[in-house]
Amino acid sequence: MPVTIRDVARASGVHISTVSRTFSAPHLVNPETRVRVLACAEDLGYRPNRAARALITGRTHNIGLIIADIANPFFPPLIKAAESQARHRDYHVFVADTNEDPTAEEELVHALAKQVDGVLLCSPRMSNSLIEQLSREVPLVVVNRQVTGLPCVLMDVGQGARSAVEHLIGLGHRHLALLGGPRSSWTNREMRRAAATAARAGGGELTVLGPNAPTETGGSAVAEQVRRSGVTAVLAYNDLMAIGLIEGLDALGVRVPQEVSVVGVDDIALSRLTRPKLTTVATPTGAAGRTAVDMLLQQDIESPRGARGPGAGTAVGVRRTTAQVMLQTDLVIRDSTGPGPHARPARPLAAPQGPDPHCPAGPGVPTAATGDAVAS
Amino acid sequence: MPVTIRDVARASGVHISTVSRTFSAPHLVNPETRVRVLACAEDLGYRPNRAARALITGRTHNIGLIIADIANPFFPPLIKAAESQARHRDYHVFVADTNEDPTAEEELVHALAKQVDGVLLCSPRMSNSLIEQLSREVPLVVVNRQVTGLPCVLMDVGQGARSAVEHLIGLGHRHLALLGGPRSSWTNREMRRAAATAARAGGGELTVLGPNAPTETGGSAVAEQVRRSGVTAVLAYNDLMAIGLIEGLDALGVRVPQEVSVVGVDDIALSRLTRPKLTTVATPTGAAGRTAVDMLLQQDIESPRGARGPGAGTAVGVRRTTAQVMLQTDLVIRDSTGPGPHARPARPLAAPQGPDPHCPAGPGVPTAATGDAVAS
DNA sequence: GTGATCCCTGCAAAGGTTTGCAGTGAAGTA
DNA sequence: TACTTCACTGCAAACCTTTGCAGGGATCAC
Repeated sequence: MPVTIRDVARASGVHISTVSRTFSAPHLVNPETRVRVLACAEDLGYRPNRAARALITGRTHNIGLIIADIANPFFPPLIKAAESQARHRDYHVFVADTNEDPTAEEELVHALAKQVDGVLLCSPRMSNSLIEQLSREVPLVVVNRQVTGLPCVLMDVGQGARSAVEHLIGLGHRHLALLGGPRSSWTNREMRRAAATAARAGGGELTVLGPNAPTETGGSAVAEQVRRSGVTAVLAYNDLMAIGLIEGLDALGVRVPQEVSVVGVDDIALSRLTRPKLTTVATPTGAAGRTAVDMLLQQDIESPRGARGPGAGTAVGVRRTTAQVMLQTDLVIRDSTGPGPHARPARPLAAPQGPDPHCPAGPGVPTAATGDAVAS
Repeated sequence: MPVTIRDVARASGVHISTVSRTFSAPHLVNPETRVRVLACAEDLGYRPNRAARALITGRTHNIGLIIADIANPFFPPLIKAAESQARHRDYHVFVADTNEDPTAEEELVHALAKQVDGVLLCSPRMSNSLIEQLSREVPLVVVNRQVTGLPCVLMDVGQGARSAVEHLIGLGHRHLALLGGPRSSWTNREMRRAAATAARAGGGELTVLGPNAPTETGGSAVAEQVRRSGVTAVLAYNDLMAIGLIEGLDALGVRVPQEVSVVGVDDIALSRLTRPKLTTVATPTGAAGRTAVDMLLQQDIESPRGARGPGAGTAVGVRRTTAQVMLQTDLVIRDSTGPGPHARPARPLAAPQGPDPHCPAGPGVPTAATGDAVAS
């Protein structure tokens, strides 16, 4: 029933190869013939069969998107941007959700490998070595994780954590806590390192609480612990946890920001809607999605997969494009942070950045694209 | 470079057809042979090429998911459920975002048609007739829209709107407003009809405001209009709009729920986190995703697409499974609704359902699966 | 011993497309 | 006129897998 290239060929009185060329190499066919073929194709409602095309070209024009948890509001903007970018380049995207499960991640890469030209691994939870190994099976771009020798799109959460801690210390807080996220998260490690350094530099002290589930529940679960710890300011792994924590503290009668200041990370849409509105480190998720797709496609285009040209199969894995892109983050100060016990009473507090109206100056602009990988 | 069935055949000393059967019809091959083949396949890291398989079987084992707006928190749980359900049945899912654009919807159905065994249309914005037409090209299941002759998964927002209105009237509100959503939304029409009927039955009066964009901004934009209209209770098209409205009213100095009560629809995660916590009509999005995938696959399985068996190509479109499933909704009463001007002072207010702890009794249970379609 | 039955395996066509190669005819050149 | 060049088109192989059909043994019954 489905109309094939053959039907179009018959209808327009040419050979199938001419029809094929009409679509894939139009300059090789006589303009008159071309319009006739196109007319017939239109008439019959012909659409090229991508599976058949993939079989011979070795390129599916699909990419895979592996996501830790679609329900986490951090991801949808990334998915949306990636999908849109891919579509502009005539690619479709498979989306798969791993439920934060490393095993599922691995299986999905395998399952998708033959069906896509490349895979975007977003906030992966599996080990670096496994990622490297999988990258031999299918081109990979990693988001939110630094893997030696692989193209990565990173967000500068280190800088973000630093800004947040400086902001808190500037407000007069000395005893800070970091609410850790998943153990295997690269972001988590970066934040921890940067926050600790910044706290020390500012004469403060940083307690690390966690690891925790990166969810609202994960946040509210540690409220009691936060209260007992006596800290006056908390930097959470992400907004969801920050919001959960605020809820939890509220239930315990601890007021935010009067008694405890809370900073999140991500600037999800939600963070503008809670009360108090959340002070948070904005991450350029849309830009990350677009950049990752671009890097993947660029990598791909250089070497069609089922390459059968001269020299195919000789040099095996030399194609690696190992650029890494670091995207800027941006502290957005709202209402969940306030003066701490060491605040200097009179002067207006020095905030690293302007208040609420989210600073429009380019978040999401790549700051560095280093040529080669750095050990994580 | 990629290892094919041929490599496995060579390695294990059998014909390729035996290897093929080892995977697709294991009972037809000698157990000894089978283990040998499987061992070789494992060794070589063989994975069947789904494109090639699709070419001959006519089934891609992929499905498409077309979504109005991934960034709308209503959808991610649906996507997540659908993807998970599909994967359990060895299907992968393409996700595409249309940005609420009907034209994009149509294009995406076309683009995906050859690459999937069926498409889930979630909250489509295009016309019913176009949907029917597209369904001749590829099996379709429609979510949140009733289309004659097509399998549909609906959520009983009519019932939900009724409960909400009854709740508000029970609280003593008489002058109600409905914040409409997108014009082309089926849900919107259903809500409007049911809310109007319920308001009249309860001796109230319903003003319709809209259509509006189904977003937070869409909600906050009508705050002024709501205030001027003098209503004391509002039912919004969805939670996002309800939250936006509350923000907007707050900015105007109108307190919720003291001066105006607000009810949303969807029960997105966010609605539990705002202040005041949102009273809302919970829709079973996860169940909808799962059900839709099941219906699609069931429809599919009955008739492999490129069927070449006896009688193929004779009866053309008879396969239609036109079941429609209606899923229950559930009013969740939280803090954004309160007594209205006509409230009877003393007695505890009669609420249709228990308060906050979301009633666990089966939301998402299909209530009716009618055999044939009903005109929308 | 003959024939039938059964299990397993191999053969080859088919699915829709791309692409290197060769062929055709016309136009251009000497 | 004869030869080259050029633009266009057709031919057929190839991509990887599935599957109807038939062949080859072995087993079994008579």
